[in-house]
Amino acid sequence: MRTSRAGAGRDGVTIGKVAEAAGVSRATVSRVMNGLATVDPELVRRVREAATRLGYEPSTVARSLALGRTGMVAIVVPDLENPMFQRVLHGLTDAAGEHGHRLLVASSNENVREEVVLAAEARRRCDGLVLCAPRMPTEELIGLAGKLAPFVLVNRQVPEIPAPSLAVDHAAGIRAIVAHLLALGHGRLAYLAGPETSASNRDRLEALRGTSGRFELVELRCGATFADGHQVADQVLRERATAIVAYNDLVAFGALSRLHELGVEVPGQVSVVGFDDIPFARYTTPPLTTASVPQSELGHQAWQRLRALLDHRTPDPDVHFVPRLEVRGSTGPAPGALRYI
Amino acid sequence: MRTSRAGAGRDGVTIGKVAEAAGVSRATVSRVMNGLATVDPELVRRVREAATRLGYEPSTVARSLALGRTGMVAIVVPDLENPMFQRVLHGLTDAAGEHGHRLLVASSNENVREEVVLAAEARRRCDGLVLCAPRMPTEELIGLAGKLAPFVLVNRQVPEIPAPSLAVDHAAGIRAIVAHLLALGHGRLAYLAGPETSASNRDRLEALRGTSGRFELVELRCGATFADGHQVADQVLRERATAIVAYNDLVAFGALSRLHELGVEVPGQVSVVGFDDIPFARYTTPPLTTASVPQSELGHQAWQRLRALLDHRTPDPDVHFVPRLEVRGSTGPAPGALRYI
DNA sequence: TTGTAAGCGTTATCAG
DNA sequence: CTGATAACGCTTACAA
Repeated sequence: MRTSRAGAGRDGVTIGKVAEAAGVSRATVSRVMNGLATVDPELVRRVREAATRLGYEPSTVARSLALGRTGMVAIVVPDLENPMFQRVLHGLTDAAGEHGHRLLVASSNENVREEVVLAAEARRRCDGLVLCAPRMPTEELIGLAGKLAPFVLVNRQVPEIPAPSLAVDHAAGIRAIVAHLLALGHGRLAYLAGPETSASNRDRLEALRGTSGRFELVELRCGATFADGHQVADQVLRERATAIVAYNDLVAFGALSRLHELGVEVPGQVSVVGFDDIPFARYTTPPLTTASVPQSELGHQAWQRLRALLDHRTPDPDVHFVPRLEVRGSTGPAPGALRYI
Repeated sequence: MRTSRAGAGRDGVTIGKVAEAAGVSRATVSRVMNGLATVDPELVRRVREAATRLGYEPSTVARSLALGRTGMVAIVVPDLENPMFQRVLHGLTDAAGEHGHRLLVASSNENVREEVVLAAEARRRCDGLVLCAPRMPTEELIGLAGKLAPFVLVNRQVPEIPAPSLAVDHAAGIRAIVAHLLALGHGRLAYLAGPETSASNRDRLEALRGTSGRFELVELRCGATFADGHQVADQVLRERATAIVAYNDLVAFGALSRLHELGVEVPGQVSVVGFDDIPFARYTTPPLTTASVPQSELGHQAWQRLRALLDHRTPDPDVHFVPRLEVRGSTGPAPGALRYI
């Protein structure tokens, strides 16, 4: 005997009571509730009446058990505070919501160990998963792929895994940024590096090193937050870099803020570039030049792919979003440099 | 015959298979999986072995049905894009997560009709609800209270409802803001009003009117977003107000941005005050003076209350968070006014 | 068109 | 300490 305090039928009104009240079988109530056409209009009326009178609400849990699906999908993110993930979350919520699916959100707070547990646990409560920039090591991810399917990968690519993947072409973003800075005459760039575990950080760093040769690159270990960027700005000045390429917008904001405190002019003395184009990027002073990533679009597309998987259809091919360089006020000619373009 | 593609046991490994493989009953497997001490160590070993060998994962859905609880709570917000709600969400996720509860998020996108459906639906999937600044009319909310319980109300008070409520003392925040502006010599304030359906907007407006008499109040219909604030800034200038009290930080940012575009000095010519203190408030130029609301704390506290309810304990008493006025750079003496303090 | 009954995968009661 | 067995509330062949 349970407390009857369940997630449904909690008021004790089950399909059985309704059936009884309407003088029909539970099967018929079920049919009516699900709009199955094959029911006598008169019975439909009686069932409807009984249902509303009793305040009947079908138990989603029982339904899920019987149907073998929950109508929920989960998104696993490393950091809910990050505007980047918030937007993906938003896009995904809206898209899935339109198709009657609810969203479970799980944040690992950058903790890799927790992330694998969360992901597995979330998967068991839902029909599918969106893994957003998973921090877990590739090996581990591959090992878990079976357990987690169906899922789609956002912002992380693992060729060994058959899951759809929505990625951002970080390298292209970096190349655009570099081209822009070179055109402005910058010759010494400081890269404020993100978390070492972050795949996107590795991508960006590699791309930078790849395009190097036409400029000096100073790599500064930093992080992914405003505070990180704020803290590292002093080093940039000591290194005499004329332009900052930040791991992401948050870091760029931090640097911007610190430079402002120090009375360093942006872009007069130092140019600053971010990555992501989170909503506030356009509103800083000066507005941030950044590589724009369509985050909520990522959420939408993730849902499309996941839905295809759930429907046993073939998902659209993977996409590589190429960031669009959003040139705003935070970049300008290098001090004392000729402007080439 | 189902597809066996469920949210659990999807690989077909049920408690029964494990029982069979281990040569015990399902009851025993259940006991082992739940750490019930009353099992022979040898059997425990066999069950464990079989479970891992088969890759058994208990079905959360079946569990929920049997137990009458889901281990999930839902949060219903009007706008996922709003940093305010994002932070509450974050606080709630973390707090609930620590107690093994997962979060379902439902966003109504400011649509009242959808909100009531969402809330009811979300409630049926979860053990409890956090209603964040619900937009639905008081009457309707009262009518739904039975269906939705247990739930806690964030940022909305309805005395007729027995649910715990976590509120922000908007009036106190407004009074602090007004006092600050008066001390700076401002005599004509423009209030950029939020959504008419928003209870917090009404509170703020009332408080403003209440403290009025010592200054002229210009009420401008605005909204809750950056764009709204941006758009309405011109009117403020036409109205010759020397200070802006924005419905929230987002609106304040918008106004700030527009003023910046127009070359209007802040706070030299116009002072601007926000409400909420979202993370970016300290990073605008100039940094935004605002009434600071401990948003993620709201999330934590909401969880505390909800948990008490779920455990059939008496929740801590309601709290009224009194916003702390965060004086930053966006406010200054009224142009040509004596500064009184 | 309607009802009967057998699941869905757990947990809990109650004998043994 | 262990194992039948009956819930939990719903869906869906299959039969009538």
